Amino acid sequence: MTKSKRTFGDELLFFSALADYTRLRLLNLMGDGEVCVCFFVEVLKTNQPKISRHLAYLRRARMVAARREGKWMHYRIVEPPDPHAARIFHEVRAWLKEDADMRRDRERLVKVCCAPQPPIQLRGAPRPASLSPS
Amino acid sequence: MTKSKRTFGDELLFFSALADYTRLRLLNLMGDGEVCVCFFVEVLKTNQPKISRHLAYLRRARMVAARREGKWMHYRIVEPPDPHAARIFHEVRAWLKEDADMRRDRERLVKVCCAPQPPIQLRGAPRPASLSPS
DNA sequence: ATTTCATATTCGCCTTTGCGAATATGTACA
DNA sequence: TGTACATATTCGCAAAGGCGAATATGAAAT
Repeated sequence: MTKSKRTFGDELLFFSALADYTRLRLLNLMGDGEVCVCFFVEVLKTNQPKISRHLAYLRRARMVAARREGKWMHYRIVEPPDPHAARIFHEVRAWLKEDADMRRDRERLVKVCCAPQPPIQLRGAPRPASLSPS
Repeated sequence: MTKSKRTFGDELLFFSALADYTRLRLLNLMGDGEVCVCFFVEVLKTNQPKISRHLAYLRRARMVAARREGKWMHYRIVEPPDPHAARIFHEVRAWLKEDADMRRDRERLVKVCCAPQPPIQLRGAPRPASLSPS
């Protein structure tokens, strides 16, 4: 996104945020509730700074918000205030839900969280909200 | 948009195409039917190669199609085949319709087309479909 | 206080993208 | 044929964006 009319700056930031595969994967994983950064790293099998940078981008675009819990950070999706943006955002997330690769990511999230022996890096990490015992 | 999984390549191209102010303005002007390139140049008050480059980008993203009429080229919006993309696309265009700057662009298009003495560059240029005498 | 662990930011490097300027293509008409 | 006009493409540059590596921050525990 280069410089552009002030009026549409937010909208351009919105679309730019959606124009990256890693960020779409992150949004997809947050689809059912907030998720801890450490799970993103585990599921996307990539390095942690990369995840953090993309989360920062999504935060700038006001698509996600963060909550701290001790040393852990949880990220969750935030509804855009603009009704048009909100409808588009919903549709994008519905699109993600249907994609095969995205579904695999969500399955990997469940598997990683609920495994009897989670990876060493994740012992004691707070579970995503959607997978917590209710 | 950098390189990314083949599967979501089209989707990323789709969002990237929307992440530019000039391209949104072009889509907006095509909202009511096909428009000749020369009118884009006139309404957006910018140089012609810039318009052509952005139209090429939109064509690559399969958001618009072109039709030749003599030396003139008309561009029109094309519905994305994917239903999710189609719904998002509709919503984006509805968004544009409400924006004040975008509305001004459309008014300028009408004014330029229907002026009793159109700018010299536009004498004899084919009118946009939506403004043709029916 | 120091260490440890989770996360965030910074730093080069490289690729992509947008731009104006120049040039190429393609059509119509003399 | 050649000329004129509309549009498309190419070129070189500057800015933006993504990456891995290194480093910084911030909370908890010893």
